[in-house]
Amino acid sequence: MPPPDSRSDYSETERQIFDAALDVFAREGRRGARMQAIADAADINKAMLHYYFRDKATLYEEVFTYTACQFMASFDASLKEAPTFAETLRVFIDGYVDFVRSNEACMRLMVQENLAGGTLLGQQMRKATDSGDAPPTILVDTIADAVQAGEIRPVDPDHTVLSVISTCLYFFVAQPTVQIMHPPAEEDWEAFVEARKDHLFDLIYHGLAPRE
Amino acid sequence: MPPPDSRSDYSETERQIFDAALDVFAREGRRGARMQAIADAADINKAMLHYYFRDKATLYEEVFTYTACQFMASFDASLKEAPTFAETLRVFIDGYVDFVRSNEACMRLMVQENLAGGTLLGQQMRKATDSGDAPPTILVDTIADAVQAGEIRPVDPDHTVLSVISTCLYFFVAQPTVQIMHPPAEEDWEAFVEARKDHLFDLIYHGLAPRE
DNA sequence: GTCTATATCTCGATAGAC
DNA sequence: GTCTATCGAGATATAGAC
Repeated sequence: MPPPDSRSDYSETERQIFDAALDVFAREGRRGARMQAIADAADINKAMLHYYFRDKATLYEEVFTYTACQFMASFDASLKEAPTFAETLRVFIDGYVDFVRSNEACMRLMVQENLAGGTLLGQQMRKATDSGDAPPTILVDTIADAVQAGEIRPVDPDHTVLSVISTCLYFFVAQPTVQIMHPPAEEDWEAFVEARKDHLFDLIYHGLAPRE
Repeated sequence: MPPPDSRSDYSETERQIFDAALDVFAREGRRGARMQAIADAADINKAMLHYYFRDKATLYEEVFTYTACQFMASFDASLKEAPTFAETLRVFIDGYVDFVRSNEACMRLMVQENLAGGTLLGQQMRKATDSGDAPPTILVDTIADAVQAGEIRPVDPDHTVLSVISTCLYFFVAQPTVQIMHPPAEEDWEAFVEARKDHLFDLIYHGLAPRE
């Protein structure tokens, strides 16, 4: 069954507002965001925001719930079974980087929530877990199995997953800094992202592969 | 010579305000932060904020300049020459993780600025570079030299540095999420940080070490 | 230097015409 | 459903007593 995607039964206008809100909240934070800025981004009157979504808190909650679900689903979506661990890793890195690229606003919002203390995170995780969406222990299990099978060195699965996520995600967070320090990333960001996939697989694969 | 540390000639009161402002801006963002919240955190009257620092924009700029300088200096501070590349890497990871831990508010503020678009980043970088503080190309050079000397595999230095930074830094950004998904990190964060240093060195060292 | 009171403005939210 | 006008809370900033 499809996840309870809050956007699925949205009208065109609601979707415009939703996307604009996601974008503005992601940049300015839940408190920093202005309703006027959201209205402008949605190319709509400010009063309409309150017509479709009661108030700012409701709008934020709607947007954050969607974001949290996207993130919960992203792991399963990126992890496809493959004959070897190397292939599984390669596919996951490609898939996860693509997910973040296609959902930059979601990613930023998630980071914002973490920076602000993450009070909504726990309750959202619990709600999603209760309704069947398991937290992404699946990637951890994959690593643990590979260790067990001797396919990779005996590493800590939790830390390893965290390292993979960090490297796939953080350069999007710090995009402005990256582009200042590394001109090629400024000139052609897409190419930089593709190059980064190759680098990450190379680095992590060799970091995990057994040594005889 | 010491860097132009804006805090060096601060009075006790100014320092209280400065630290409180750094903290609040780091959590709520430049726009989301309230002057009242800063005053409360500094345990001081709201009017004092305007007496010592003209207005919110000035206060933010002061705080951000300091943060940017800290970050520029952190690389040189963490990178100590050691006999082997392995030792250099180990010392850098330990030093950089410790830097971030001791400057969590700075780190959060830096991330906030990036999320918001990073408009201040460029001009701040340029200002610091002009006044002699070179950008942290030093770590990149170290990696490039190690590749040249055959001490490590032929990796892209820029991407490698970005990967090291990501893994040392992101788990602090996502601390609330990490603590939800990984209970031990919740129970004893300090121990988790120490364990992470070991993991990161292990993973990255093996990721870079040559294979015969 | 410190604090209270207040002016000024921004922003979220609503009323009411169309 | 859409828009204009506006109210009222809350935030920045200042005036002025002490």
